[in-house]
Amino acid sequence: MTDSKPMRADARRNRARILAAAEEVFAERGASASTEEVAARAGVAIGTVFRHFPTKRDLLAAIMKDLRRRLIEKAEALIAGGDPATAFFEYFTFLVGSSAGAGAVVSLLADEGTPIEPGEQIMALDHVFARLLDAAREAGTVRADVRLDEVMALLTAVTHGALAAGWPDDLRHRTVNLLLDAFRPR
Amino acid sequence: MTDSKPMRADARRNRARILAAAEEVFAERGASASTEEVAARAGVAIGTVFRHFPTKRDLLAAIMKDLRRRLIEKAEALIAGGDPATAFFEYFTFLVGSSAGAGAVVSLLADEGTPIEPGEQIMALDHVFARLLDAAREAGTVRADVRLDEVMALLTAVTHGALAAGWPDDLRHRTVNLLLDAFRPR
Amino acid sequence: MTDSKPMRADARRNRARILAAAEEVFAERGASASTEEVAARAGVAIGTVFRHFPTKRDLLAAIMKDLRRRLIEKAEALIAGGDPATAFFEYFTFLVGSSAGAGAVVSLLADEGTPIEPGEQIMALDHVFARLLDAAREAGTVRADVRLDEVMALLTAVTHGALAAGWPDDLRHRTVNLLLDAFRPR
Amino acid sequence: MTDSKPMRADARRNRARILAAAEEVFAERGASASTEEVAARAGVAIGTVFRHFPTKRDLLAAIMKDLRRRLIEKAEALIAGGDPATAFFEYFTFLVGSSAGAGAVVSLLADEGTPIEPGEQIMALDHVFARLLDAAREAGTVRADVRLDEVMALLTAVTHGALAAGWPDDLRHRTVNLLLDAFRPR
DNA sequence: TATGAATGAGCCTTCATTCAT
DNA sequence: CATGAATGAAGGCTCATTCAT
Repeated sequence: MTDSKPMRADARRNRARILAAAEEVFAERGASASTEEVAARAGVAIGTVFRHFPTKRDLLAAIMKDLRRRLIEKAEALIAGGDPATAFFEYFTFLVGSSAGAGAVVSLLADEGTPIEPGEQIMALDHVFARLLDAAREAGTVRADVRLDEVMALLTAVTHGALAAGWPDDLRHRTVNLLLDAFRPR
Repeated sequence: MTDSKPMRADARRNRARILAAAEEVFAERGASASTEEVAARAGVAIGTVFRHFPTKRDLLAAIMKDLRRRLIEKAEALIAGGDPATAFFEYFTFLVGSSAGAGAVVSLLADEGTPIEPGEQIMALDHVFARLLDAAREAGTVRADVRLDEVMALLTAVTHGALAAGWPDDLRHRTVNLLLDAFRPR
Repeated sequence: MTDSKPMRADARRNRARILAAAEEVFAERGASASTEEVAARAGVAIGTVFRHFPTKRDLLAAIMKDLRRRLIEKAEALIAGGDPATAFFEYFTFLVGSSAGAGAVVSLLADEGTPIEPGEQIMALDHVFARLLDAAREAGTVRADVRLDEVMALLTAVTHGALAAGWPDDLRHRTVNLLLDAFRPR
Repeated sequence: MTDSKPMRADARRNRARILAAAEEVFAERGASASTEEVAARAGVAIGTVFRHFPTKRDLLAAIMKDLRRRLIEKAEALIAGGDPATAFFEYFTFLVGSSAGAGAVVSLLADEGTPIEPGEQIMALDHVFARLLDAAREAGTVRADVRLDEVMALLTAVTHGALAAGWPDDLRHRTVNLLLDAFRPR
């Protein structure tokens, strides 16, 4: 979009490394982990991190963006190839279990006041989710009166909760299953 | 128990002020807000805060303790005077709506590694919650297979989520109602 | 001297207690120990310490003065009743061994820049020491060319060294004996 | 040994500056002088000091190490090229006069409880001193019964005393000469 | 007078960000 | 572009000193 120059090969490799390292570090230590540690884990110097992401906030935002992208891809795969009646539930479950990395990052939404994302990406995730939800509704496996924002709200809450509180797998499974029941018609 | 001396009037007033200021500040800015700001909001010098709470962690712990106490009192009132069939639902709803201050603080449980509370207080909250849950189960308004830890997990998640994401009242209501349905027998 | 009022009995008792506590505390923890701890050890409130000694420095000075007084008394006893030929050596040895409390305090002379004493007291100690030294010189047990300032310098150095470095008794004995030999005529 | 990278030129320059400034500052103000002042004197920002010496204690330790190194070098030069009969006396005199910077720092060994040095360095200094002492003993200029620990004890005491009390040159000379006589056979 | 709470300057340390190499 | 040293604003905490009780 705004890519004036194509970016050198090693630069792109560094960018990817940093992103990966950052996701790990922030997931382990929370959003207050130091940028220095990210650099170390990525095997680059601190200056390099700031060249790619002028601000710590930018780095965090990039992680979120990256994560969203992967989640959207997964959703699209489910939309394309899954069973509409169950895809929604599968996806919800998958998200809570998988977002290890993201959850920690999300937490900074609470720590800092200002939102961190371009919005457009959120819309995209909302969009695929809406499609899964609609499909399930049509298939009759989700109540007609369940709205998207409620689903997203619960998703966010449980995702973060699972990570922040470190729910063991067993608890997470039971909790999510219980919650999903709320969506089912009675 | 350990109150050797009753504590001077002005000291008690300051302690209360600090606690109130801290609850506000941490709710607004998250647990990483500075102690200095708490002092400013309370209208005292920084030293005074540290005289009452030798450590930032102590201050956070005190807030939690204070909050728990209030929550437990509310629960006991409901146990004593409410309708067993609905008290559980009322309480859950109340908690999510009321814990403005606490949620933010709870988040530090994730930020820092070390637990922040005496434990006994947590037990106390769990305990009253268990009683409300049991009563509801007996009254047949809650499914027999719902376990306490699942309830607490969801409560924590939704409470924090509501605060961190700043759900508007309307969304919060719908979300909580939806969630509570998950507890009901079908 | 400047005592306008005779000072109430309990006040004098407090003053003494504080002095004693301070000597202990500073000897154990060094001059950087907190005034609060002195108060605690003395069993009084911090305000009381500052009422008697408006400044930490004043407190330190008072300890020194007190110590000097005791040392001078000891010297006078030796001058009055001891053997002139050996009194000097006895006294020197006694000082190094006894000044446990003072040494730590002396160290603050190095820590802070400004001298701590009225001077007149130092003179007094110098004075009795001069008398012991003269007596020994006349008795022929000390070299004629040994001057008072050298003796005082070595005394201070060794006293402080013994304390600061925590010389065991054995080492201190040998060291002092060796040093005293330097004063003897050959 | 652990020098993986040679260290940038400006970094080395700063490190040296900081070390020099610290030696001055601590010598003047004692070990309790602020790191901020060291930074100011060195003409760098406070962060730079902490980058080179992560802890104030580390800075102090570095000064000591540096000083010891210089002292040991001097001793080795004397062992190699000096007159065994007098080298010991020369060195002792030199140490007392030169250690302006160190003495103050040494005092922190007393102030804080924990030792500050690798130990091996102390051994090294002891070692060269032992050789000088042995040589003098063999040359007959030092009494046979003088032990190394006594010598070191007196050295430390006098060195620190000279600095802390600010002995004028004249007094220092006379005192040291008097003391050295104690080592000579009679 | 004694008490002990309040004050606030100052200390050590961390870390996002900048900039010379 | 990458490197990593330098910067300097906070932040948590301590402690001598003041002052209301």
